Amino acid sequence: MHRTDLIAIGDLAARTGVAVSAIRFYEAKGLIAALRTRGGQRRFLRADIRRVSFILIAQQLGLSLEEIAGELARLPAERTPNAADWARISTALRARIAAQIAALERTQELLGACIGCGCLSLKKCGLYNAQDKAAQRGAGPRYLMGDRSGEIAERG
Amino acid sequence: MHRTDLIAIGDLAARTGVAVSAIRFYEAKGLIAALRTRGGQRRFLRADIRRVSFILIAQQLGLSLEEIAGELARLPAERTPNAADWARISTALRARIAAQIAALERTQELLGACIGCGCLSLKKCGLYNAQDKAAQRGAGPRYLMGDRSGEIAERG
DNA sequence: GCTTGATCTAAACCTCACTTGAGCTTTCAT
DNA sequence: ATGAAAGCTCAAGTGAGGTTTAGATCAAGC
Repeated sequence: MHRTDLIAIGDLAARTGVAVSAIRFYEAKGLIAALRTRGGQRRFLRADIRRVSFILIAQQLGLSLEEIAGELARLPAERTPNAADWARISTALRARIAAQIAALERTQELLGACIGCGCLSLKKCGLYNAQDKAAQRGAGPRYLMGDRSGEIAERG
Repeated sequence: MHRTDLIAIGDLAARTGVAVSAIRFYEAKGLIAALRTRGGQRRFLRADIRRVSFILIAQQLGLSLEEIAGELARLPAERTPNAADWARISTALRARIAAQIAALERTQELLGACIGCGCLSLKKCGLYNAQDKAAQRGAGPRYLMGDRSGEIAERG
């Protein structure tokens, strides 16, 4: 029944919408692990579909691959994040997102106050330095991110 | 009285807190323009202090240098953005920021709903694709951005 | 058993926003 | 007139998160 529990890299790619090259990249970065066939080809567990999904979601939420690797490393090998893991992680994310929202709202207010003033003085204008650095750091729009939506899988 | 209306690159750097190399970079990208001395050194107008300030503020608000160049190009040469320009630009920015906030709030809600569910299915989990792509595009944390605060000018 | 498509590795390349370095020239205060 | 400080150009490097390419090998269907 679970003879074909192992899937090839192209299947994993198709299932997750991630490019094959990206999966190899994640493996190189230690985010996921692969078994090998005698011929040297990678074979993944079905559970890795969820692991990759987790990577994608966490990325959308602004974590860097390094941070994601840190989270995944806390899970036993071959274990996918379960409800408890996810609760821990998502609680941390909530705080991060709240900080981002707060920073943007602060900016929005300043922008409102500034419309028409045109001062643009670094010393006087609150807009400069309005967004806090910590929030910036994690905000993480990877510039290619937006391109993924159109080309998702359904390929195999 | 306005004989020394022209300032050297180091002065512009000191006044704005931007590295000399960055100013050259901006010039190369067409964001600012420089006159040259007979010896080939750049001389800037005092107005360029404001232009560079504008670049910094716009960057903080998530515009790429290319977008900023687009805005600056709409201004006559040697004219610094004035109140009217700023009103136009900042209105556009408000919309952009509002979209970002909305996307983050949507994510926050989904995250709340998802805590403990641990589904992580790309098909079922609303978290994936929660943040809209347009908002992502402009969010723009430049990874070095946070480093600037400590080293601002006051050098000369 | 052969062909076709998937996979392999390694290294190079991409964007963005700059920085760094090498090697030389200009400017300015004394 | 001189010497330090600042400026110049051009090329290459950085870092995140990958993609692309080249040339070879593997797996599977007929």
